[in-house]
Amino acid sequence: MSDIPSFIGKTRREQIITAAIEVLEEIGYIHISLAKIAKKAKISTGLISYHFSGKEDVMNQTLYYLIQKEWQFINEKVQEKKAPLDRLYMFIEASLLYQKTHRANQIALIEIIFHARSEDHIPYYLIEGNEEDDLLRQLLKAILLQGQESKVFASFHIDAVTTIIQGAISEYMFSTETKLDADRYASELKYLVHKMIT
Amino acid sequence: MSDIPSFIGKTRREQIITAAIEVLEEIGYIHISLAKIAKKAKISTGLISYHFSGKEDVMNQTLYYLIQKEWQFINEKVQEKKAPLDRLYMFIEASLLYQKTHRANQIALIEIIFHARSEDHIPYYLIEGNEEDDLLRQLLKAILLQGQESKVFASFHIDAVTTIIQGAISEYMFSTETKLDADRYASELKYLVHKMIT
DNA sequence: TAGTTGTTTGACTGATCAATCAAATTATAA
DNA sequence: TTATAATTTGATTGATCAGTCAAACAACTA
Repeated sequence: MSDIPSFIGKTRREQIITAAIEVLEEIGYIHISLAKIAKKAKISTGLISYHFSGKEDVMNQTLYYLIQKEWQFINEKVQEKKAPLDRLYMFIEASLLYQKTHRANQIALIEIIFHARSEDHIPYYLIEGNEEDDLLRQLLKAILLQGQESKVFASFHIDAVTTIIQGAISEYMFSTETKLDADRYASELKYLVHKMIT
Repeated sequence: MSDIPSFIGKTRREQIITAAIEVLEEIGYIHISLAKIAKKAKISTGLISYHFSGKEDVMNQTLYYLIQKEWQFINEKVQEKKAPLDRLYMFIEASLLYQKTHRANQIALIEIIFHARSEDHIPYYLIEGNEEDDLLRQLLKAILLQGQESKVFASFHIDAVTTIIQGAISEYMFSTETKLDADRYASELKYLVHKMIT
């Protein structure tokens, strides 16, 4: 009975998580507090402690929520395609589209990943997730492998190319100086990646 | 007299900055405090306030210090070469080498960039530096332009390629899962970038 | 109805921290 | 030497915050 999450508990937790995302986007991890999340969610501070074991728990569950959302968005679009090159192109397009349409989510994700550390002070961004953890990386690797096995892609180092493509996608968020909009960047990236892998 | 930074003031500030870098690497931006920096530097807390206007000032000056150090390291090596392709390869090699040999510096840099925000809460990582600010990006763009003008490189969108290469370099730090060491990754990246730009 | 469980409030506690400041110490100059 | 300025200390202050808890409230049960 007690370990089946009640409906009200589930929605309440989601309400708190979405409030946390908004506050993270507005003032960042450094200045976030349970009081500010509570105010945004229009509840009392005690209620957060009732539904979560602590601030760290809120942040961890928010991180998990954000990773899931992004993966669902991109994976769904990728599965629409079957051919490796189409999938790869869709992966790139969908990733950049998500950045554009879910900006607050991406900022909140960055805030957590780059601020949170495990108990022994290892930053989250340096923790090697047990392979399955980084869902997007796994998806991209699978696409590349599929392309090589079907001889559509040339021979190349899959881990290296995966890192390059993931980096190219992440970096777009930070290179604000350039006036390149997401669609244009996606086109260029698809063209350049194509040259790289064939 | 008073606006000429005294020698003792300069070395003291550098002592505080290097202590801050160590503490940032050990426990991160979230848990840093003036008391911890003071303890690491073996001085009193008041002395930090004497040489800096506040905690934010310490972090800003530390960030500036770290950016300068990295740029000096990479630019020096790039200037050893003259041909555009050699310069590009050296840029890639030196960037990845710096990550390997100055890991604490890179972690401290990440901690500041991804945690600090301006007074109006804009995160540092989204602030568009006035072109000259991002020295490394400017250096990379100049190399690519030089290569295109001398017809060594093909025609491509310079801003897009710049972002891709910068992303590929940054991402290496975060894709810990792969066993690829920095030298191997540098080789692969050079090879793949070559395919991309010719 | 009354009892029970689950949910919510908000004041409170103890801890941490940035910044201050009076006093002490050291360096420099006259 | 003495006076003046620069540097350094560390206790203190005021503010913020995470987490607690007694009490109130709501939903459900029998």
